[in-house]
Formats: sequence, C-alpha cells, structure tokens
Amino acid sequence: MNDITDDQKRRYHHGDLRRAVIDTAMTMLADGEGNQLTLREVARRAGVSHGAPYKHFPDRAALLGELSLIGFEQLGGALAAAEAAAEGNLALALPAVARAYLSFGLENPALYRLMFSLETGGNIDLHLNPRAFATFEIVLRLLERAQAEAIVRKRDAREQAAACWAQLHGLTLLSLDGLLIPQKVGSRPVEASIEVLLEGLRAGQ
Amino acid sequence: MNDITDDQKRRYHHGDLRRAVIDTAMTMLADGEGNQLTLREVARRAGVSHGAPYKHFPDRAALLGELSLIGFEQLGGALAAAEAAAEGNLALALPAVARAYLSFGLENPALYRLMFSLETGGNIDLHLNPRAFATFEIVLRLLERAQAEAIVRKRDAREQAAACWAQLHGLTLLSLDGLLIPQKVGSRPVEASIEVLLEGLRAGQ
DNA sequence: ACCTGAACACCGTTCAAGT
DNA sequence: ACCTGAACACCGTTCAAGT
Repeated sequence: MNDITDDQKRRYHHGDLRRAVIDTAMTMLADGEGNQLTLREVARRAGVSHGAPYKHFPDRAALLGELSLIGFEQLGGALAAAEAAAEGNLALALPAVARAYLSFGLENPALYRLMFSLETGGNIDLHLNPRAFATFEIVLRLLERAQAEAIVRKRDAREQAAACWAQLHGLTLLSLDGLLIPQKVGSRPVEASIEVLLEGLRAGQ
Repeated sequence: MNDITDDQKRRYHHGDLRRAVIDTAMTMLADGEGNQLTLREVARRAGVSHGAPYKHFPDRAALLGELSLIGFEQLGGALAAAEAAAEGNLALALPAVARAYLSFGLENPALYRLMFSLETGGNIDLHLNPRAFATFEIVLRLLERAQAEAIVRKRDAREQAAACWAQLHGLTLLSLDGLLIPQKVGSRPVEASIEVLLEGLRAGQ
C-alpha cells in the first residue's frame, strides 16, 4: 500500500508528498477517522506544513475526488473478482457480485460514503464518473450475458443494471445508517433484499 | 410555513427564536443553500447574534436532527397522501407510493440528503428514528394488505418493506447524484427500477 | 521545484456580561 | 429567561518568503 521508502520520507522535499497525502487520508478513512479528514490534519500526520498539500491538490475537493476514484477502483476490483470466482456460472455470479458490492460498502463505510458524497452539481463529465460507470458496466455486462442464457428476463439491460445498482446502493447505505437490523451480509433483511431484486430480474420471462 | 407575527419578530427577546431558526434553516435547504447551512449563517439571517441559537439547541447536530425529523414527517405525509389517493386499490397504491417517495427526494434534495446524513454511530434509539420507522411502516402495512389480496407474494413483509425502502432510497440518491440519466420521475431508468422492484415483489406467487 | 509560516475569512462552541 | 460579544480552537485557502 505504502511504497514510499524511508529515504524518500526523510528527504528534504519529502519525495512524494502527493502519494503520502493520499495514503494518509486512506488510512484515516479505513481507521474510522473520516470525520477528522481535514487537509490540515492530513498534512500534520504526513509531517508537513498545512500549506504543502496545495502544491499537489488544487483544493480539498480534489483530494476527496482522488480518494473517491481509488474507492471505485477497489469496488470494481472486488466485483470483478466475485464474478471471476463464479467461473462463468451466471446464476451464481449475479448474487455473488451483489454480495461483494454490499461487503465492500459495509467494510469501508467512510470510503463508500465519500465515493458518493461529492457534490457533482449535475456535472456528469467529472473526473469521478468514468470509474463509477466502470462499476456500473460490470453489472451491465453480466446482465446482458444472463439475458442471453435466459437466466434473466429480456428487457433493456441498462435499465436492469440501474435497478440493480439502486437496490445495492440503497441497501448498503441503509445498512451503514443502522436502519436495517442486523446490518450484515448474510442477515435476513440484506439477503431478502437481494432475493427480491433477483426475482424482479427473473420475473415474467 | 412561517407563523411568527411581525410583532414577535420585533420583540426584544425575539419571541420564538427556536422556530425562527428552524424556519430559516428549512428555507435555506429549500433554496439550495444547504451548503451554507451553518449555525452562524442561520443566526445572521434570523437577525440574531451567533450565540443565540445555543439557548434553543445544544449544538449544530441538534438543529440538523430537528430538520431531519421535519423531513421524515413531510415524507410520511406525502406517502400517506399517495396511498389515500389510490382509494384502497392496492395494485395502484404500490407504484403510487413509490413515485411519491422518489418525487419527495428529487424535489427536496438537500433535505432528503440531510435526513440520512446524521451520523447515528450505530445508536438506533435516536430522536430521528421513530419518524424514519413511521415512513417504513407505511410501506410495511401496504405490503401486508397487498399480500392478503394476493397482489404481492407471501413472504416476510418486513423483509419486503426493507427491500422496497432500499430500492427507493438508492434510486433517489443515484438520481440526485446525477448517476442516472435522465433523473426524473417518469423517466425510463427510474420507471424501470420501480417495475423491477414490483415484479420482484410479485414474483413466484 | 517544493515547502514554510503568517495572514485572512470563515467555522462551532463557551461564557461572562448585559437587558 | 433570553440575548450579546469577546474569546478559543479549529478550518480552507493564499501567498510572500525561504531552501
């Protein structure tokens, strides 16, 4: 994760402050210290003055955008791994990917929230979105293949993918907010929601 | 909305600062100025010193909690109205309530986000949650009656309600985030998600 | 080229003092 | 009983000055 050498850390101009800032911030998110994720605190932990990060990020939002990007990469990786583990069995892949999505959110609460908390202001061409769409596309391709194998009802696969994403996103956030109890993958409300989703995709073939 | 008389506004001790603070904050949310929703700015707009609100709210989170409560009341009202408009026709009531939920979120973006942004820290006994559960229960009762009329598949209605809530919550937030295009009630991705949800509820009777 | 430190305009929160 | 204003410990951001 942190491939900065001690040498670089000690260097006068720090070596790779940009990476150090990102790593520090990611660590804070993972440690549940996301509420203290201020530029000044990150600079402090990176052992650098509070103005230094501005040489590498135009502003705080830019750093958060970078973290969000990393989050979407990790989420995409987790979904791809779950799909690969199903070894082409689409009937298994669909629920496996759904559970992988939820697990990612529940295991990375602060990061997951951050990924969706960037006020895009309706600007779709953001830095962030290509990654978000990559995640979306994993589900989309899966549904297209599932339709071809008649595992899933034939209808606009983009719409189905949107429905899947909405269900998983909502389930993840309600769980994180403590509004679904118990809030674990494998628990009834979570599993039931996944079942209702899959039945909705299959229905009326 | 604002039932403070001019008299009261001019009174030395303001009359009802608590209500004035809440009304000012709600107005800011409705006007898309939620990003400036600071205690100091609200006090400024209410024409009062920045310390004054502390006589009525222990801290900023308490004010936000109050706003969240009002939001859940309004959402509950909107859902109940949609259900009532269906006049007992449960096949119509289900999609009507779903659309009412989405409409509320899309028409009150800042308020809707606020309602779910309070870090409960896993504390379920919060002030907020009775109202959140009241919203949940409208959907729950509806599903129970729909099961009785065989419009919806028989299974644990609490689980079905959780699935509905997750779908609607996710759909609302993805739309607000600009990740579903176009993001209007009645548009294809939104309608399709509702259809998939309803089919999932009906499936396998 | 990269970092520091003072400076500015903000916050939330507290608290003595005023009415 | 309710509000004011100074004070404190924070922010994000900028910018001249240092190395």
